[in-house]
Amino acid sequence: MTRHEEESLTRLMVRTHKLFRHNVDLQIRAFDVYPGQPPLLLRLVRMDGLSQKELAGHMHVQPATLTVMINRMAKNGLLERRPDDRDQRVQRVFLTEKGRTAAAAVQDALGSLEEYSFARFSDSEKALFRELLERMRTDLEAFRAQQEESEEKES
Amino acid sequence: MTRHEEESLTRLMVRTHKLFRHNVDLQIRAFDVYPGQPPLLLRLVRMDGLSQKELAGHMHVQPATLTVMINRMAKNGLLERRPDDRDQRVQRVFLTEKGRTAAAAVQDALGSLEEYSFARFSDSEKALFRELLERMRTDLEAFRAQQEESEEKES
DNA sequence: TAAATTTAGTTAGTCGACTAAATAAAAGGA
DNA sequence: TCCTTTTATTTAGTCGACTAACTAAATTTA
Repeated sequence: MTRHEEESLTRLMVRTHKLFRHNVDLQIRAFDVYPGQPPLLLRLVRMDGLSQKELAGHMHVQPATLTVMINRMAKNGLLERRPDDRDQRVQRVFLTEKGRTAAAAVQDALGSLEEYSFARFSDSEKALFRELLERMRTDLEAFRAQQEESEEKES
Repeated sequence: MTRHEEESLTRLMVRTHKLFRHNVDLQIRAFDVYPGQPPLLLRLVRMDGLSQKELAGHMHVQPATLTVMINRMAKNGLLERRPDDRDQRVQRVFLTEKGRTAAAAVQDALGSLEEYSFARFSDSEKALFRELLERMRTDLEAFRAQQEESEEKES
């Protein structure tokens, strides 16, 4: 009989993240918004009219991902593309009225979900949790950089 | 001038998770293994011959997701399906030799990545991090349950 | 100015995850 | 026994993310 083995920290993180995402979905689907879209929506609330490239940079996502996402959201009437008139290559993205309404609702819903998620965290625990995540992120970024560097050397 | 607003805890978590997944991918792609597959592979190392339903349960994934994933992994020669001979509905999944080799390599790679990720965590910080994640997970599960319950009431 | 290069965005194809609907086998009930 | 229900898996369709290859517009450079 093996003792019940402890879940690895990373697996626990993956599971928690997945659950979080599932709950996000439950909160927002009523507004024609899908789980990958809140970051874009909230970015546009803060500042409209960015190019797709700029948006991709802010969201840490590939431009190709945005092309598809924006197509869907435009079809759902949440936003619209307008060509830049100085540079014909760039498309600028604007919220519609429906998008603005949806964004507000989504922001609310995500706010309460976040509150709920960390309800049993004290302030100092929240700060510590943030600090630990940031430490991890820094190291993961270093790892990625190092990895991608050694890949380049091979080519 | 707005002060540079702090990233929300949940966004930070999402970003960190995404980076982690990207690094997993870098580690395992050399073995014909894709980022969603390690959980299945590692489960099968521990115990072969489970049905797809059992595997889905262990991995917290829908059976339909596994059908597709297993198709791909079978095509890549990592595992194979064998029908149960008492119940013709069930398919049991077994690692091939290649799968066993890949699983060992993946386990190693993920182990070092996890080590790297938490290199600057003390033991007590790791324990605390786990505890916080578990607290969050518990509450997110409660949230989901509550949400899905009130949805049922509506129908 | 004409040609070469860079840049923004799109398209096509892949993988992971989900839901909903279909199939096929097993189990239960009348 | 026959019919109904449950169960395991598959199929089809959607969304999110990625890479690679392509188009079109702008910029550099010769």
